[in-house]
Amino acid sequence: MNRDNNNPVYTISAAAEILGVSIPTLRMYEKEGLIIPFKKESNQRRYSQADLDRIKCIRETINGTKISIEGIKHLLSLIPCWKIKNCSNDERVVCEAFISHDKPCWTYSHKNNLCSEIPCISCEVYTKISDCKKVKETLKSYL
Amino acid sequence: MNRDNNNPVYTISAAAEILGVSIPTLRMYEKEGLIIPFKKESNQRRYSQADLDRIKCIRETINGTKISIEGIKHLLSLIPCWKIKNCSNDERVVCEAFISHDKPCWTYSHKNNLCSEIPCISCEVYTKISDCKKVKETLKSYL
DNA sequence: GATAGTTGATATTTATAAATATCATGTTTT
DNA sequence: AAAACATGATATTTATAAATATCAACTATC
Repeated sequence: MNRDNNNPVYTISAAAEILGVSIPTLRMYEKEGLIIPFKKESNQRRYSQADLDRIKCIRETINGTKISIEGIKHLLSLIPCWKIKNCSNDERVVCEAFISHDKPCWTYSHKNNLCSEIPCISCEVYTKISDCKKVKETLKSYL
Repeated sequence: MNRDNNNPVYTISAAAEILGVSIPTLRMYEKEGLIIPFKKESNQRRYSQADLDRIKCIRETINGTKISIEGIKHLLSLIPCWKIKNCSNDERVVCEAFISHDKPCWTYSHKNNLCSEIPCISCEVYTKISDCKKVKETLKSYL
């Protein structure tokens, strides 16, 4: 949305410093598919303010709400991406994100469907619903 | 559904024995709203085969899938009970189960709406969707 | 080209959820 | 009415998720 919010300006050490978290923790969240930081050509990560906000939310969910990372992944897998992106039925029935229920859609490699057009990092499904505690609101709007 | 499956015949010690679990664990699952065993007039619990199956599933989810109890509760809160029960809009907007997202609908006391007609223990919302990993299937059928 | 910071990977620590033990009191069964 | 089993509540143990430390190899910055 906001140009500045999505500007990938923070190195991993800067992000860790700001968030009060270790570097391996940030890498772990990424490995689990909870966050997609921007990557430079050299493969180095750069975090935006939106990324930091997202990570803050992840930490509150884990440490405050006591939903485990695996629980967060399952919750995020319920985001109805096929509705948001207006996915055809032919595409749905062969799409892992539609079929599975254990991790977010953006953790799958999207080949040969309308999701291959745009990288997940800038997809509204990823950017708009960052808080797993707000999935229900999204679902209601489509139910 | 099945008369025998829902027959509350097992005492808590029998259930614990069969499941290979301690008695306080069964009480904990109940306190968290994951299971509603039948209660006799004297307040003693009686478990049905359906209850045992449900608890087996809970244990697999916690110990196998690594979704925490809090995660399971959040997932079960996404069951679209208002759709299943055909709840009116007037009823929805004042219903905790519709508004909240942190625990299953059957953990709320349902006063003055169509859910007060029947106890949650025999409600299809509770009986039909016992596995939080199958919530997505249910959602799809209404989306 | 030297210093600082990055990468992924593995090993270790820590924090705590999940499970259990134990309690005094109440109910069921023979 | 005694024995067996239930109740809720609190205290404790255990299993492990989450976080961190550390590594050799690689990239950026001055």
